[in-house]
Amino acid sequence: MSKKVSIKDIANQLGVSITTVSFVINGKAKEKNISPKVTQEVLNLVAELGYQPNSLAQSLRTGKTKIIGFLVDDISEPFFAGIARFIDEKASEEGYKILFSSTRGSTKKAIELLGIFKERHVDGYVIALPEGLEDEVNKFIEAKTPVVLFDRYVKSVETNYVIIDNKNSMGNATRHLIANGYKNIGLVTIHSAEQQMIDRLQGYEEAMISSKLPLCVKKLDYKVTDSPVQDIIDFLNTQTQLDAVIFSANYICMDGLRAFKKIGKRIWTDLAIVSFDDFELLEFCTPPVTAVAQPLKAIADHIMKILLNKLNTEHDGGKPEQVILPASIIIRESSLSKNMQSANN
Amino acid sequence: MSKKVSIKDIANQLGVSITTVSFVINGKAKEKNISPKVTQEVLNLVAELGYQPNSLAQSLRTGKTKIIGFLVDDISEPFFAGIARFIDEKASEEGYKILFSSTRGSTKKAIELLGIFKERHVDGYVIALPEGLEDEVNKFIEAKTPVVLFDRYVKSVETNYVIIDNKNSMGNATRHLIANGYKNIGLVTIHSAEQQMIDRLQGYEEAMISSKLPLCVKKLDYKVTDSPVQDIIDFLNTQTQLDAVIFSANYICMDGLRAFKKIGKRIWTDLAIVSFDDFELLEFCTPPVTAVAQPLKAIADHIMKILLNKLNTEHDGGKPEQVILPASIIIRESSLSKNMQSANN
DNA sequence: TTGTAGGCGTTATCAA
DNA sequence: TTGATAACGCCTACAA
Repeated sequence: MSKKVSIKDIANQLGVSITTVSFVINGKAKEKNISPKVTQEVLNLVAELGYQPNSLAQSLRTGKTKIIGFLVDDISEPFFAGIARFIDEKASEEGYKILFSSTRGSTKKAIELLGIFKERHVDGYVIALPEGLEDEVNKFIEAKTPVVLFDRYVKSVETNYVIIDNKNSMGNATRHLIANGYKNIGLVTIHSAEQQMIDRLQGYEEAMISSKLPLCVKKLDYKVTDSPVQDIIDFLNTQTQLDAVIFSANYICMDGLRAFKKIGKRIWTDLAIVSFDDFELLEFCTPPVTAVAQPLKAIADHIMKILLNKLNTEHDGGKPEQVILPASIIIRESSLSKNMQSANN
Repeated sequence: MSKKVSIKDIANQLGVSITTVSFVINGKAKEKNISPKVTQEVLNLVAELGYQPNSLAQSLRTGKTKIIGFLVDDISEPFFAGIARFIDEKASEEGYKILFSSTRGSTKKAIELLGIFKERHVDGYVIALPEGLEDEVNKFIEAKTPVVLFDRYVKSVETNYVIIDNKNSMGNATRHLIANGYKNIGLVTIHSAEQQMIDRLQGYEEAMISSKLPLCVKKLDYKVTDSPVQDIIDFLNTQTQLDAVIFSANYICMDGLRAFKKIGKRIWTDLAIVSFDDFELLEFCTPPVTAVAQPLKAIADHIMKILLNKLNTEHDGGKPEQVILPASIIIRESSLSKNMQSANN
């Protein structure tokens, strides 16, 4: 029987009207010219009774739920989990809460979830766009629903997004290896139409070409193969001229490391490595692995800044805000200068 | 202009009353003796118009939101993120969604969040209980609000929980080392009143004592020290007699591995290791590290089974359900038999 | 077999 | 400076 205090109770006990109480509670006392005395009385009783407005009723009335829908492939992936954490932090500061769900790579499920979120009247969306969801997202845009995409984006969708500069970051990673004396640098990536993967590939290619170095790309197909590790092994065994290899995403790098382990290849000693995406275990490899690190907090902060902005502007919110953040490269020992090797031996 | 179809529209267009429509929609057509003809008409129009009941109004009316509050220290920790994923999967199947937030180790924040969840009328809670929240949780229990605790629990709180058998699991880990010929086994843990840490410690102690082996425990204090790595190094440098060490939680193990790296200690070759909690990087260490693995999916499944059960039973739901799951030990090379070492050299 | 109407707790318009 | 009162969209006794 604790939380039954309603605005009506307050009004009755004070002998004033519901309206008055409502105004006071919503900080419109001044604006609506409520007498300071009544205002104070209301405030006191509210505090005393521990009254809290029923958010359900509020939502029904206003159409706002103060809930943000967070949609990703899999909340348990460290990258998404990290973003989730920071998003939640920022959102909480502004009184928003996060409702999440994982699409588990299924477009159908993603569409379904979008529908569920909509049905629950979330105020805005934060989405790592799966392939094939462009149309759905476009509907939101037309409906002026605040949406911020991250991680992935599609050129054809004119909306807000926060991504990293994939092309340049990959270029930097490649140039870092080149600067350290590597000349036969391979790239292991996936066969994908995702824009960010295309950009990464391009970053590698341009960096190599402008240094007049030979390209050597392996495109895995995670949908077809069920042995990516073996595919990588085959690639490494074929391309024996390689002196360095870049893995273009964290899961690819993990399989790459598994491949290394399986064929007894030693990191750096046999083949230099750079990972696109930093993750915990890279620090613990022997030797530790150099990585392009996405700035989780910065990404999350920008997402929320844009979203809150859209959420707070009554009208359509103007043109899309698109943020491209730089990624840093964390240099560890797996990409040390080639010279050090001979020195070492 | 898309989602404005309300129950009233349906009723009007069909020339029937709202009640009739409501009954049909809620599957009470039979029960309420609505004519098959009308029922069918309603169903058809609902489908045609794509009518979806406004969940806000439903919630206001029924007091149920079909939302579960998920409260943990930090959603980005792999263990919690993993649980989150599985919880979400199960919840979604039953039409529930998950609202999450991180307490970031602050009791104050945790209490605050519990209040926010309550205010938003979540139907039930899944909580990794931070220290000092016993009273709050007891309030829920008194209020008959469905709550399921996991990971941590407090003996004094009589409620539902799902944990692993910490004592036995740690005992197994210890006995595994003993069986492999180790005699001087150290335990690095934290100074904590958390029941699960106490249980783990006890598991170690009992296993050692019953084999008549000497205890050697280091209790770190993560709240006081800001150099746990150094503390571990000091411990290892002092206790030179050790031939194996167990780290009693994932973050401790990580710092342990950092310590190893820093003082150039080699895993297994110099000192056998077992980690309580399995996590990605252990597989990639050189050599890979043996670990006690918590069954994420099983934990999540049990949590949801209990919660859904409580959620669906109108009355108070009967006595607390407490599940203690076994954890498995994943044997990798870091704890290989001692004999192999001499053989190896 | 179907309809009327009250109420869930707010917000906001319009009178007073 | 304040108070009735009509929505918001749904559920559900109780009538008819």
